[in-house]
Amino acid sequence: MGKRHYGQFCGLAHAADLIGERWALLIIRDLFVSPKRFTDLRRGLPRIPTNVLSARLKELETEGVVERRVLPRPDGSVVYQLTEYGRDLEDIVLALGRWGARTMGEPGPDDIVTPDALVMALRSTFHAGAADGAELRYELRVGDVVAGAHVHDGKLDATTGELPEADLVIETGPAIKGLLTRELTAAEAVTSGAVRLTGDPALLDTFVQTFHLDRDLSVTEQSRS
Amino acid sequence: MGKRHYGQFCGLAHAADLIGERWALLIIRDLFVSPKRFTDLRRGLPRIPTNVLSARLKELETEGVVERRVLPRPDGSVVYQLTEYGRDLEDIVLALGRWGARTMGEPGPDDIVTPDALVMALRSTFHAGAADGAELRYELRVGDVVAGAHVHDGKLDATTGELPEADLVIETGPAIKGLLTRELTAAEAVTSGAVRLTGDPALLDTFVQTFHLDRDLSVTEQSRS
DNA sequence: CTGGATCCCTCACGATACTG
DNA sequence: CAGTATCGTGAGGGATCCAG
Repeated sequence: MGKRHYGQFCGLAHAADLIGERWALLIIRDLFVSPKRFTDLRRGLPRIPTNVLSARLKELETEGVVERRVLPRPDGSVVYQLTEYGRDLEDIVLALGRWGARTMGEPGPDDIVTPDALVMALRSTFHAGAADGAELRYELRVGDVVAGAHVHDGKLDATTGELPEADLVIETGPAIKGLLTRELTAAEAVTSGAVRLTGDPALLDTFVQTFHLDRDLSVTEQSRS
Repeated sequence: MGKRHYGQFCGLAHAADLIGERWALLIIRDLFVSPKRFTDLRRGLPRIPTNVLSARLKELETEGVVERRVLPRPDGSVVYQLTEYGRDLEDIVLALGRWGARTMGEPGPDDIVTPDALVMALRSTFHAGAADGAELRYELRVGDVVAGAHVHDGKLDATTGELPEADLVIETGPAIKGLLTRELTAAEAVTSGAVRLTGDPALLDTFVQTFHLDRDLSVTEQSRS
């Protein structure tokens, strides 16, 4: 069965052949956070039909973007992870996420936030320059979804789940978007009640300096700054 | 008409909602080269059904990625062009094209090369550093598709069609890919007959230094170099 | 329980014809 | 030239089922 194909001898057309099918980019997003089993992927993408997930994983595997690995005994289960070629999409995925976030409206009633999406939001809005030597741990709670950001040595470790030793716990909801775009100042966010803090409230300013979306920055400039 | 929607409050998911539908990315590619009329787009994307092209243009327009402009009288025709928001995809599109090109095989019998694809290939493989002060004009012919590259002041003007005053005319076929990936050296390309030159043959080395694909470079590094 | 495969239905896409 | 109309097909969506 010959796959659907744009029929152009062009890098972009080939890229679209590889990762342009429905759900592929979101599967890749989740695999950037960590290798996952079939069921983990389902949990992060609750609306994907299992046959489509199955098909995408097979396609991405034959294309060399994802690899399937069988865990050692006694578990013997299967995990999917990005290949090196797949990981080379990182800057593109982060940049595309920033681009999309700029026109994202309020969440609809059935829009969800997943832990992996939150981790990627942190990674894509991270500004190495603003971190500036300090070591800080943030726990970010959006609804009941939790992610942790550990900033140290100008680098970021962002992971799903709680971060026990956090210097600041930020509890919020859809207002997270306004915070990261800086349409909402840290002060407003707190006084309006859109954000609840545990820890030193002054650290929220540091947080938005470290994690924010610049409306007018390109791919390159963002990753440089 | 509620559009199909991933249902995740996530920048990447929203980006995929905006430009993830079939053909959208290739329409955008062609509009990066120049504003176009409906029929021009058809010519560059011969396999797109007209109803799909029509639907994509409407969607991209309501999303603010593309704008429809009616030309002044007496012509009165319609052109589509990217909005500023759409143009912000440039680095992403170029990077994605490079990523895809790395695993592109030989062209199949019905794969085509279009002038716009060739222009974007030049833009995505351009290395400002290598241009180094000199002003040079290349005319690139892949099959019967022609594009021109004018390098000056460390910048690139790449356009479709012939470039009358070219310092070097490069005539080739699918071998263009080997040339740009440097799997094929300039010398080999010429002696094997895969490339025919008109002008100073030594300029082909300059060409591949200026235009090539680095197998191991990320988005950021490529645009910096 | 995980890791899918299978079935059925619908709609987006593909091909082509046609119109202002 | 710039699309709209029509219609068939296959990918995607949703639910269920099954093997290890």
